[in-house]
Amino acid sequence: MSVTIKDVAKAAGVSVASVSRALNGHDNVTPATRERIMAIAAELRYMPNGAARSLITRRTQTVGALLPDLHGAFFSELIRGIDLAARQRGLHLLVSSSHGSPDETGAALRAMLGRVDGLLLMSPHADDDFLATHLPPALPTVLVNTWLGNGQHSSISVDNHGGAVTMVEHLAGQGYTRIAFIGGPAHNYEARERLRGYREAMARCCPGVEPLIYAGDFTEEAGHAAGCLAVAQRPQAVFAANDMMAIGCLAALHEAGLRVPHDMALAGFDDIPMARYLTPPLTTMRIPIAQIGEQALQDLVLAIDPPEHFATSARTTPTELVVRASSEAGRAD
Amino acid sequence: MSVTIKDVAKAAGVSVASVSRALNGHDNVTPATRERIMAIAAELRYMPNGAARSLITRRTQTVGALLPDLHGAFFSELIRGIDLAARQRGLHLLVSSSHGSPDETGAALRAMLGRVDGLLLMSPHADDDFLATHLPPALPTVLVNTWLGNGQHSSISVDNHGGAVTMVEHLAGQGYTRIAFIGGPAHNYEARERLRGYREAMARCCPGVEPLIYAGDFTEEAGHAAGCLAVAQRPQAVFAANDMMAIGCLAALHEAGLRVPHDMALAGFDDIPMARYLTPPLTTMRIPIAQIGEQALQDLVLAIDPPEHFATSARTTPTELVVRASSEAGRAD
DNA sequence: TAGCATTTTGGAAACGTTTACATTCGGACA
DNA sequence: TGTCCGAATGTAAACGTTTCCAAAATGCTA
Repeated sequence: MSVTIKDVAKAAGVSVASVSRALNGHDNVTPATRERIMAIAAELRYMPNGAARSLITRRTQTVGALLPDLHGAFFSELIRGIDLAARQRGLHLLVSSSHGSPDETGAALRAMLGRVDGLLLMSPHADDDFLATHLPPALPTVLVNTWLGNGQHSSISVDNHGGAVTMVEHLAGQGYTRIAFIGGPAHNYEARERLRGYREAMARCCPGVEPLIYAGDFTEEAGHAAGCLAVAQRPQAVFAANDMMAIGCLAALHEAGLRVPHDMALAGFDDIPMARYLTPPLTTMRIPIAQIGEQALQDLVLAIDPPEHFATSARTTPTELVVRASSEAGRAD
Repeated sequence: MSVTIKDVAKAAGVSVASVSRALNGHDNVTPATRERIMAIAAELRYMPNGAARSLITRRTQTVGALLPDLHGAFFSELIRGIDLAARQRGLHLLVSSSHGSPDETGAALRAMLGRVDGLLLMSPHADDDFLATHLPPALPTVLVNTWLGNGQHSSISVDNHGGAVTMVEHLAGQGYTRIAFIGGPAHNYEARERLRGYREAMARCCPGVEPLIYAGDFTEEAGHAAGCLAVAQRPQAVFAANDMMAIGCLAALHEAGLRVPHDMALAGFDDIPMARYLTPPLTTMRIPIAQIGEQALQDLVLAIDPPEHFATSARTTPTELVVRASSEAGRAD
């Protein structure tokens, strides 16, 4: 079959122990034999078997990333950030998406056991119960965008609430007061946080103005539907809980002959690549996704090899307001 | 440390063999003992060690994907397609990017040995030499977007040449004859194929018209620079080798006050998500990326478990012309 | 040259599974 | 009641490494 360390040992006329030592750069082996072994190994195209190696060393040099989905720019960026940081440390990346039931997610998680040194977990099912049931206690884990109170695991997530507050403040600062909001899926934690920020900031920045909330689900279609409602109700500005809905809304406004921002301002959330190419370019909150991925991996590495006084971290990453033409100060109605 | 099969065996008062049989659903075990074992295993939260298991079974239930990079919509979609098909078959995905030297790529490849059942390889370095040196002969491999003549491995790639031909034919059909081309990086195989298609189609569809080629490198900036040249030279249409350059070009045309397509038509290649949201929406060639990923994985599965009469496949996936406003028939100069 | 310290090498255990083979255990049948 | 048979279970080898420990080889000093 495949060439093993035994084959190399036999060909070199030494024991497997010596081959192992030579190949792993230990110093207790004569330069002469080391060279001979290296030469033979190269000639035979010997490549060590990862499974066997990690079985004995209890290290896989691999981290797992369990994500709810792989669709869209968000996960793409996240994976890129994770991969970037992993490569720098010589780690590999075992990804798995599991947009299914908690059980399915648990199965995916279980299958990673013994193949990864640690886990980056981002899952809508990842509550205390789930983790207690499916997560092996010995597996270092970092929770991404998944809130959890107990300091059991490190976690890192986006400051959705703060970002929404900032955006409302910005719009209010531009002179808009009747600001509508297009919400995300009700069960989505991030969507709820953004809504909460909107509500809070409205109460503070635009006192006396009744919050105006359109239901949505993060899709372009939902944004379009909300946009049609906005055309009828004429808020001064619309703040969509994500950019895709802002895009849908923008289309609806254009169809109705409204000019943005002159007739109605518009803002989104996420700063997807498309945002700056829209007409007009979209004001939005930028999420440093790749950076979050990098930080998550760094925290995971820390959890895998805990230093002297290790404590889990709980980060919330700030978002950045990106002002573009869609929220320029317009005519105050 | 972690709970092993031995712990379960001891707790259940049986041998490890019985535990293994019970857990793997073999039929030669009494329902009574099976149940007892299952219960104890659940109680102890036993989860089999993947490394140990794959060492003995010689199966990892994992495929590797070695990509040049993880940046951008292309790889995101590709990974999604691969993951989709992998999940359907209960396979996991070990991804690795290696936008570095051939040696680095080789090292990444080597590290996958023993951890994957097969490999999806997409690398600019993947020529015959490279494969002979770094690829273990026993590792089933599918080459993605990487041309290779010998039928050693299955391969799947995009019909870049055909796509470019189709686009030129479309533009010519719209009445444009002086069609310029913005090329990609000279060393890039896909870019070269698209250029070749442009040249060939121009000779056939627009005889007598000298091909007009602007240098580019697939970036928006390069597209902008080329667009500035186009403003001066006034071809009737510009065909960019990818959408990002088309976007840059579009910006340059707008800055110069040119209307698209009235003053100059524009087309791209790739159909990135952004393309349909531009003003005007961009005509482009759609690449079924996710589908390619799925197909690649399916071919890999075939190579891993070869049926009776297995032969490597060499697919080229057709691209699809997506006509939008940027290439509408304009005024013939 | 003998004795000792040190370096280099080899033998074998260990990692956690699966599985071929041997063993035991019931029970049916003569 | 003894024999035989099939099913259930246990024993141990195997997978390919790394590493502990013992053994051998080497160099040095007396």
